[in-house]
Amino acid sequence: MRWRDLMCGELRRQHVGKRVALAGWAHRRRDHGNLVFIDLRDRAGICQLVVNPERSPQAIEVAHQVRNEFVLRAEGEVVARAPELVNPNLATGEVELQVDRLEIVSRSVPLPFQLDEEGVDETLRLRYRWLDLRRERLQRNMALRARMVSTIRRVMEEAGFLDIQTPILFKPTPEGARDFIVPSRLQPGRFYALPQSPQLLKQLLMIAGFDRYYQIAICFRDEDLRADRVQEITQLDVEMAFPDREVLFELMERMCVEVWRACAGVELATPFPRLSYAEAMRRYGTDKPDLRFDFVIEDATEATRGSGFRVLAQAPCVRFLRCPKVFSRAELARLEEQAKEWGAAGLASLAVDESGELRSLIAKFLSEAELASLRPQPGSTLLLCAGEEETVARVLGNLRLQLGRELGLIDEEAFALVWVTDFPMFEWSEEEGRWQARHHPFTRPAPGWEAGFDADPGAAIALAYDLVANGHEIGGGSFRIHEPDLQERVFRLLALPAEEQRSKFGFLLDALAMGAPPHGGIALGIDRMVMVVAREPNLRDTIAFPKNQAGIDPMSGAPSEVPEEQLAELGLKIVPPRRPR
RNA sequence: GGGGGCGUAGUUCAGCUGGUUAGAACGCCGGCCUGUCACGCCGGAGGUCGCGGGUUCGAGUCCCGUCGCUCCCGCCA
Repeated sequence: MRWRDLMCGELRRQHVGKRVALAGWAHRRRDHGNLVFIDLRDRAGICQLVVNPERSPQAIEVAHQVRNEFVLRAEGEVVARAPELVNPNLATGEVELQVDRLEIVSRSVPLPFQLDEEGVDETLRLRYRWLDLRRERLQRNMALRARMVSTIRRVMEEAGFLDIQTPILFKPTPEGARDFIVPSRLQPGRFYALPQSPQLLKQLLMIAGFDRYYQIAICFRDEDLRADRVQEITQLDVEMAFPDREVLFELMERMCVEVWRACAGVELATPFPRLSYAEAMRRYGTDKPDLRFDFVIEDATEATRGSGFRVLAQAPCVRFLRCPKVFSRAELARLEEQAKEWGAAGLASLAVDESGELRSLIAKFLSEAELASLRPQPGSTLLLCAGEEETVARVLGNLRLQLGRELGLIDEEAFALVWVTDFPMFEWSEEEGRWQARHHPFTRPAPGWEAGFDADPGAAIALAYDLVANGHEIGGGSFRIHEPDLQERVFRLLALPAEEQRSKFGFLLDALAMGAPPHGGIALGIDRMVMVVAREPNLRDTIAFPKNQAGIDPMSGAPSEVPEEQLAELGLKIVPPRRPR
């Protein structure tokens, strides 16, 4: 039997007069007692079935029994709707199917939630994900994701990159996120780790001579979750030998152009703007600036140096946001409260109302010249934050985003992609009392820093970069170290003992010693890209079967306990969990 | 590990300073309806107010504890 001749959502004028079979889900039923309308839905869309007792007594009998989400098959004739009956909200709205025969293929119990209802509890949605996925929004997200992956593959293939798969069961890595650990029956007491990234493997592929590699790789991180963070992420992993940063950037830009064109119908302008890490921190207070709105942090450290207001005068850093609004006292209090939560000691303000009158508690501590250098304008408020540079950047960066939203400064339709370059190579870990690689320990120093990075680790710049879209980090990469001696110097700086270097990375060091070409690459987070392109606030809705914030899949109940025998086979025993620190 | 928010019919929510029988919409069940498209109209069923304890004559409401979800900080090279 032929189930269907075309998709419900594909029904158009050109089919008028044809006899067709359609199959799909009963989206909605409007039962007029005699005449019954059924909206039949499939992946392509919705079309209206008209069941008329005069045309088919069989069909009307069945139609009365139909309920939401039953699976139906209908045979009939496609007819044009009279002009006044056209539904302009439906792609298929000019036509409908006059049903001659209707079958209930499959029934449904009443649903735990309605598909057209927003705001349904996420646990419930995840528990019945197969229903949730029938929603138009999720159908669209999944289709968008598929289109994105296919576009990515096409661009990478056309650029001569080879898709090579790397193992899912690999080796724990000491730096970086917590590993997911997998016990081994063949080697009891020993564990694989799921890869946080194919980092080392792709470097080995470069050494192996596959000078242009890519992979759509699943990566795992056992860290706490967020709206934009999940445990298993899908990324486009790219590596090239004899790399040229301009070539890599140009390729990634071309790919984004293709992806945005295919998935959002938007033409991105290239080249993407570039910001150094230092500049991003200074002007936007973050290393993932949202450039959809032009609202930058300005500096007042020098301008307030001589101020009689000691908090400002003595702070190592004073910066401010020039807000296009005269805030009320209550609003200022709320903003200061907010700023304190982000770590500020306080938030000073300098408002100038429409008539040009200054309203500020700090104005009297500033000289005419100092005040003038801040260039306060009527109808605006300067919000000043003083303190350590890092704190000031964080506070004003967060404040910038919040005010951008509240004051409607953000162009929600826009896509703003930007490269952030020249990241610091290391950061000091107070906790561990040692330097840590900011990107990863295989990242090479920027040109000029090869000789001296270990003399001044805090200042050393890495040849590392991120790609940021609308304030989300959608990708990051670096050029790698291909010289064994350089790699050992980095390990030494990171205080990684020689034995540990051998046991963890011996194979990499061996490989670097056997003709390693210069190489570098990047990884783009596909889930995040879908999130940005689809304007989804939650990463989970770009994924077909996501886990919740506790890492639980409410549908299957994973992760679950395993039987004693299975544990015994692995040489494992469960003891009460001990939370580190 | 820490902080904020939420938890009341199947679902989304309302429920005031504690006070009669805990409501609405949608969904569900029954009836009517031949041009609807979020169809309409009439009727009905449906509740461990997350759980435990406490205060009180009386708790959905106040207090304590606990569990779950969610957002954020830490963490995420």
